[in-house]
Amino acid sequence: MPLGLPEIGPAGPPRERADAARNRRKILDAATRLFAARGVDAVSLDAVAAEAGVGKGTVFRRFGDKSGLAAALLDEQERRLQQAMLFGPPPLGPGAPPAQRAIAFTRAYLDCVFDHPELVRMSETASPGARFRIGAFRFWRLHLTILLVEAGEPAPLAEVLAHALLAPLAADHLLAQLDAGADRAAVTAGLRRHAELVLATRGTIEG
Amino acid sequence: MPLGLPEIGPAGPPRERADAARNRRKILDAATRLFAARGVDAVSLDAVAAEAGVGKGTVFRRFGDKSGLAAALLDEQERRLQQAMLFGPPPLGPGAPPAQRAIAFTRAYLDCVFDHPELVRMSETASPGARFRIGAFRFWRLHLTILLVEAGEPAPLAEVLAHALLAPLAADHLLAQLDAGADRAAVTAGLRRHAELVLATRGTIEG
DNA sequence: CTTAGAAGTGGACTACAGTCCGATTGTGCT
DNA sequence: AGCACAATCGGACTGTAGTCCACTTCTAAG
Repeated sequence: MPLGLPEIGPAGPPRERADAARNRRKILDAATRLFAARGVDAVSLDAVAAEAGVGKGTVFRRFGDKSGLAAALLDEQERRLQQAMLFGPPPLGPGAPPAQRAIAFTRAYLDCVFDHPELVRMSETASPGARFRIGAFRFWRLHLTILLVEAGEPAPLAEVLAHALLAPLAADHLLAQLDAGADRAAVTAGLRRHAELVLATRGTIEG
Repeated sequence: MPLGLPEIGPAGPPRERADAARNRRKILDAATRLFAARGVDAVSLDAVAAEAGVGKGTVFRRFGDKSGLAAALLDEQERRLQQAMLFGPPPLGPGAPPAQRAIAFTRAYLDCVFDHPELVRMSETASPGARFRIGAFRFWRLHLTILLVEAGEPAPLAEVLAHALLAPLAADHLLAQLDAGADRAAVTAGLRRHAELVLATRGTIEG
């Protein structure tokens, strides 16, 4: 391999420069280390930049803001869930009735959030509206909207119901309930019931 | 009236000093003025303090943080809704079946939020978890939990479902949908449907 | 290898939320 | 009216998110 191979990505825009890629890794590694050591909320982006040995401007150039950094750290997990929804086995993937798929999604998503609740919260609450600007959120919302329409819901209502299904899955809500004394199992059960209620009749009547 | 009358409040703790009360009014008035003039998001608490002619420390002493100031401005409206829920006519007040009351509440609450969405958002998103620390939120949640239990939901599920009913009513969610092109009527209709689905069968089967 | 210009860098800078404490001002009592 | 004390005031101070731009480094083409 005499030179850097062309390595055409997925029809990529220009391509990332080598030093930029190196810095990105350094930043992500540093963030992971610090979050593990001190807790997500106690780490400033100055500290991440220092630990990574890069300037603060570099962190912001790469990730935009705190929310972007958190989203990047969660990226792999999200991709896995997206793959499972699009190509995996039922009931999460194609094949099951839409209502079942939607219920399975809420469960799978909830498990993801419970894996790193503070990190997800940071990605969602870094600034007002941050949650809705993240690419992944649009994906979840679109997916649920489609399933609701397939299940017979009129399109305009389906959009709002998709939002309503996602709203209580926000990390901020989940953590608030845990802080209030609820345990994870109770929250999971309650949210499963919520999804069933929203999708109930339809799943069996129209499915 | 030779001296300040005793004026025993509702079995009050010590009582508020005269200058403190005066400053509180000045701050609330200044905030109202600035929010109206420049928009909620463009006003800093420094600016509020300056406009009110008091020091910054005074603003924080009185209201704790941004969220507290917003909550104070919304206070009157919230009290009115609380009164209507506890003592007003059905379906919001006592008398109607619990499911009907809960549905009526989501509608009434939504109207309140739509009156000052940015202000409500500020009170809810000033810091992570701010929404759940506000006294009013606990009231709404408790109210819905009670109604759900009356409607036959087991208590542990009712707690989580109450959260799930409130979650999509967060100002941040509503504004995100408006920004995404939805109109207020569509969101209202969708959230009404959501409430009906969560409360549906129960209202008629068990009510 | 050289070179031109795009892409990336880093740290000084701004603005804002929230804290702290010495100075000030009401309040209740005599 | 005068006093002692506690509540309140206000602005200087700290720490953080996010911006900006003069400077450096990489890449690709000749």
